[in-house]
Amino acid sequence: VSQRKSASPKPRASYHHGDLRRALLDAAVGLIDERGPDAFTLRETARKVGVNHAAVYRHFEDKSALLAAVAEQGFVALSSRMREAVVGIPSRHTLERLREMGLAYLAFGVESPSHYRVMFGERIDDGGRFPALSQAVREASGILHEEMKEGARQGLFIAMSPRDLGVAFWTMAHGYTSLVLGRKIRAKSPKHAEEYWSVLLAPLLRGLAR
Amino acid sequence: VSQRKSASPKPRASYHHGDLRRALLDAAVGLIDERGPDAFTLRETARKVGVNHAAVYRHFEDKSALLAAVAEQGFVALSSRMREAVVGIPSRHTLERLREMGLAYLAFGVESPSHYRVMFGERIDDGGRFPALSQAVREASGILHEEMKEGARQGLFIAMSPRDLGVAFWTMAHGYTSLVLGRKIRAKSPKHAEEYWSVLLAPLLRGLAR
DNA sequence: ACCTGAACACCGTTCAAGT
DNA sequence: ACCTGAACACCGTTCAAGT
Repeated sequence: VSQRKSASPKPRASYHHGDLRRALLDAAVGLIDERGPDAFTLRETARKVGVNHAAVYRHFEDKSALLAAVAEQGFVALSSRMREAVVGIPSRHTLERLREMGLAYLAFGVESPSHYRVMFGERIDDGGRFPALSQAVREASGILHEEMKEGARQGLFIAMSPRDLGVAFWTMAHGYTSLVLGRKIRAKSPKHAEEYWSVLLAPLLRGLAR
Repeated sequence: VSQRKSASPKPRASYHHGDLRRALLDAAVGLIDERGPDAFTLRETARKVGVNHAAVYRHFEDKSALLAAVAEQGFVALSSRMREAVVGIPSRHTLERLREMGLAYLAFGVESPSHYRVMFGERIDDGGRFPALSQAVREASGILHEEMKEGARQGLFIAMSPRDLGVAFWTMAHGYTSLVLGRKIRAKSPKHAEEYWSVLLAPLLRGLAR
């Protein structure tokens, strides 16, 4: 009747779990993916990995610390995604690069909704706890900043600092991704969400152009 | 030592609480405002009102239903805020009206962060539970839609449906408000947040203009 | 060094019982 | 009609103890 006790088919003889930290992170993300943000609890995460719930505290100070680690991982992955999206597109094609980054941003959110929600959901890292997370956030926004610097150098944009140009772009990308994930904008399909995103982003780029 | 037991100075002699539903809603919002979204629990909310925790179920089916009611209230308030912001501005001044609506949108988020976070935070109302909430969301977005219809009639905008124009505007407003509340964009003051918002919104309006 | 078991003070939800 | 008290199956966190 109770399927909880015998959850793990291979009962993993007692040993030092190769990389428990990583296993816990993966399990946490998996839990949110599969059963929603509310299903994520430290105890359930530990259960999934097959370890006593108190063991979690050997690797994370508390629940927030685990969430912060998920968020950090997310920002790092988002950065990679955006960078990879423009590999092979010459730096002089700034607008095309921005469009690809925008698509990569949305794709990341749609494919990793759990990460995305943790990244922007509750305000973890208030007061500068988790400096590694702050750093990952800065790095992601830095990618847009750099791109805008290049565009400004080319004289593509209106009189606005590269930083503000980047923030404008990020604001739109986050707004759209967030509304799609929150089902406030209903997309019939991922493909449709992507096309609609192009439709919405184009006016902003037009407005930022000189 | 324990301040919990004697929390209510005026112990409200046993009676039928004039409007327990409303009292619970206010207490819930107050709790989130004062001590963060994590502090919101049904039991703490009931305690604040001075009622047994089980009494909550007389008025709300479950915790989600209470949150949905908070969100609904939020969308209704947001609609009022946007409507009031343009009272007295003639309908032919569409761009000015949109700018005022944008400011009202941000102001609502900054002044009612708890409401805002619940409205866009977790995805309540999935699968069309809480039709009153869906209706309140539609009404809020309808305000922008109507404004864009009027603007399109005046020939102000590029070839884009009023619906999509409204969504573009909403996307930017939500993106900015959400990033400010999540501290991803750091505003030195509410005043600064407002000025920066104007700076970011202007390019979008420029891009939407014909 | 890393993990366990038991304990503490909480949750959301249910339900028989009171007025 | 509206609320209470007790119960159930959970939480996050702590800590002494085991290997």
